[in-house]
Amino acid sequence: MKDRAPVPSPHPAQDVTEHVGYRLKKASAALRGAMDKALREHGLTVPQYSCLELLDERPGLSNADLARGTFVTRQSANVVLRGLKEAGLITQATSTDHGRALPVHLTPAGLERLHAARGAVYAIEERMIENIPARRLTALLADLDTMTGNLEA
Amino acid sequence: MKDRAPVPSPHPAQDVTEHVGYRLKKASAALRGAMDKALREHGLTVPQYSCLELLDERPGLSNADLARGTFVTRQSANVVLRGLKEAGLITQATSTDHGRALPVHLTPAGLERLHAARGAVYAIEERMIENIPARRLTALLADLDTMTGNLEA
DNA sequence: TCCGGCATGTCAAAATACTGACATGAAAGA
DNA sequence: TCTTTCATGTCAGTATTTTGACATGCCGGA
Repeated sequence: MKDRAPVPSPHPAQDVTEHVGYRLKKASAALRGAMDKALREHGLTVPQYSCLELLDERPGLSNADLARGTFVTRQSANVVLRGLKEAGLITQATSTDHGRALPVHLTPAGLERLHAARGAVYAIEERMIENIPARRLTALLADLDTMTGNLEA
Repeated sequence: MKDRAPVPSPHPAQDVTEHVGYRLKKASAALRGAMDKALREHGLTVPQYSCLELLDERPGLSNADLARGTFVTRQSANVVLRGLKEAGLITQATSTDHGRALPVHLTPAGLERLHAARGAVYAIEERMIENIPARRLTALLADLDTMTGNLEA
C-alpha cells in the first residue's frame, strides 16, 4: 500500500515535535520573536539590524554580500538597504571603478543606532544560553555548523 | 562575502558570525531551503507540510493550534489551511457544539500526499545529522530546548 | 446572575520575501 | 581576440506573513 518504513534514525522520533528540524525551527522562531520585540524599541527590524551588524564587522560589503549574510535573496536585501538608506543609517556608492558590486558603509548615525540596539540583542543571546555550560555551547556551535554543511553539500 | 577564518573560540565572539544566534539562523535557513526544494516536487510548501505532519500526529487540531505548532500567526495558518482545503488535503468542521475552535482533519488524499513527501523530508534530516554522534545529538536537542525555554520565560 | 479576562476565527491592510527575468561588468578559456 | 560563464544590481509580479482590529464563545470570580 504505502511505505510504512520505520525511520532508522539515531533517535526514536515517533513524534514530529521531537525531530531535530522541529526543535531547530522552534528555537530559531523564539530567538527571532525576542529580537523582533527588542529591536522594535530601537526602530529596527531583524534584517535591518543584521545588515548593520555585518557592515560594522566588515565595511564595504555589497548588496549581494549582505543578502548571503542575512540568508535572504538579493532582492529582499535590496529592499532592506533602501530602508536603511532612507533612514540615513547607511550610504552606498553609486558607482565603482572596478566590478559591479556597490560597497555599502555605515553612517555615524547608523553606527550609533547599532550601538544602541546591540545591547538589547546581546542581552537576549546571553539569556538564551545562560545556563548552558561552555563546553556544551562549543559543541552546539560545531554541530550547528556541521548540520549546515551537510545540507549545503 | 569572503570567508573569515573561523577561530573556534566560543566565549569572546568578537565576530558576529560566531554568535549562537547567527549559527542558529544559518542552520535553520539551510534546513528550510533544503525542505523547500524537496517539497516543491510534491506540490507542498514547508508550512503546508508542517500542518499535515502535525495533523497526522494529532488529528482534530484547530487553526490556532496549528499556528502555534508551526510558529506563525493565526492569520498565516488560516491562509495555509485554506490552500490545503482547496487542494482537498484536509477538511475542517464548519461548526462545533462546544467552544469556537474548528477541528481539522486529514483527508485520505492528504494522508497520501504526506506519506509521499515525508520520505524526502526525513532523508534531509538524516543527511543533516548523519555524522553527528548520538550523544551529541541528544545534548543538542536538550540545549535547543533550553534556549527556547530561556527566551519564553 | 453578571461581568471581565481570554482564546478563537476572521477581515482588511501593510510589510516582507520570493520567483522570474533582464542587462551589465568581469574573469577565464579557446 | 572572441566567447562563454558567472556574479551583480534591478525591475516587475506574485506569494507569504505580519500587524491591527473586531465579533464570538467559554470560564472564572464578584
